[in-house]
Amino acid sequence: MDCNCVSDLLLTPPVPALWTPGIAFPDWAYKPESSPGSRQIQLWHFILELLQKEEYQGVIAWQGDYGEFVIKDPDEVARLWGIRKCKPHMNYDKLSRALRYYYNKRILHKTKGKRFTYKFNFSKVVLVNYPLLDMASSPFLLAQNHFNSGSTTPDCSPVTPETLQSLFPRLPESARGASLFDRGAGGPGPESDKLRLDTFPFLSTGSPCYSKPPSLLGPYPRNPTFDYPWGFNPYLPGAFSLNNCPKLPPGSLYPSHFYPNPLQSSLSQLPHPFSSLLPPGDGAGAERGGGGQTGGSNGTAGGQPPRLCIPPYPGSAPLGRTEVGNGGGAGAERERAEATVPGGGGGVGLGLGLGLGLSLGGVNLGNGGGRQSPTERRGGVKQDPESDSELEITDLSDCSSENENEPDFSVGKEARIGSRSHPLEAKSGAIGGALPPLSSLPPPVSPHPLKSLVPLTPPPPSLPPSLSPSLALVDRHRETEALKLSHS
DNA sequence: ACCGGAAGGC
DNA sequence: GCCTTCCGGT
Repeated sequence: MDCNCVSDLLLTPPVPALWTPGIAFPDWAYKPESSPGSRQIQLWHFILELLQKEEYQGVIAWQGDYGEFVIKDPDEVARLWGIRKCKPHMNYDKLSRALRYYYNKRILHKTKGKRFTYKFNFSKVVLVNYPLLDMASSPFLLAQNHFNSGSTTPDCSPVTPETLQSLFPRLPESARGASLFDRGAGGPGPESDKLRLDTFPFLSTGSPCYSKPPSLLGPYPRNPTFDYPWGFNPYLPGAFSLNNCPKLPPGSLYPSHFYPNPLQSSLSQLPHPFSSLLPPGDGAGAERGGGGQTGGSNGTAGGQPPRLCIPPYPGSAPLGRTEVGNGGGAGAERERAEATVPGGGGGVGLGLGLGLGLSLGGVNLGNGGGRQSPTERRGGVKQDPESDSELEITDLSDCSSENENEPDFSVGKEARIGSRSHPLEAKSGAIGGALPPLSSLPPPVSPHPLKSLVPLTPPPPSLPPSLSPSLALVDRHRETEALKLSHS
């Protein structure tokens, strides 16, 4: 059996080159090519990916402590993971085993006492992916541990905004929506990828995303003003180099052929395709957070895109997601947005709402009186009965014979799906209609359009000795790029 | 639900 | 190396 779920498609993106984006991760997010089973997304990447996408908030969402997330619908997450990995028999038991596997690696740990709740150890994650950032040797990073009070283990020291703030008093704002990397001049390959520090949500405390001290921000902010390092904005050109071709449609968790029209769909999800290029001040981010944690308004007010990523606070969490079930299209999305953001408000607006991807925000919609989520059936942690993800990948044909022989996966699935309201169709319809014409997009402005659109960021004002050397490289590169830009 | 050992696949 | 699968134990 050979599973075409992802790998084959990865190699042959069925979309135009212009549509660079791929799934939420660049090369480094996948296993090194040298390793067996290469180019496969790792579970924690996948988890982050889900967490990044609004349409999956009913399934998994940031909640509680910083970096903490709760799997609201374990079965669904497992199912999605199974689809991704072409493992029809995947279930939460197995998935959780895989998650446990991360304990030792300290990428993840369990939040005890909270069902289906885990917590990322961001410092480890960053460390693993960005060796250039010598965090381990940085006393700054290891010293501070504001978010780990309580349940966490001593060895878990997530990189907190404060921490990064101490390192980079004010990171540039231009990073919003920027790609994670500037492709190094040294040629292709992960080694030449230079980390864009400014793209770290949890690192970019100087960004307008935070208007109050991170310590008051509470949970990991789902804020579109920045992109998650792993889920860096695939919509933005430059997110990938040309030879670092995206594998999957932006925002999609599955091979692009699962979707009717990836390009259209994905573009339609962009509140503002190039918002990252907007002047720093225009986001609602600057005043974000004033509302406190009890349900202030969010950035949608000022005509901001509905996308919000701010995770609900534990207490007020599921607010707003209850409405999701019925609506359709952008309207519903907006509704949800307005209802959801508990506290922070503001900064939500801009930033490519990436992540929505194909999903088409509409995805959730149209529950069509359909099925109950597994969690609901189980009476699990799910707090919002109608919020489960409706993004159904029905086409498992590529998942090899293994899947074809799996009634519990294809047949059962389809039966399940049948009771739903064909989200995909709904998508192409409703969302496609809202789609901005390509012609309305800003034209390329330089010989290398992709790169030219990547906002460049000035070097951090000061750096601790332990970080200086490696970052200096990045900075030099940026300066060079900046020069090029200014001349063009 | 959650844990972690063990074996095995890729 | 990173799971997936299975499983006995708590």
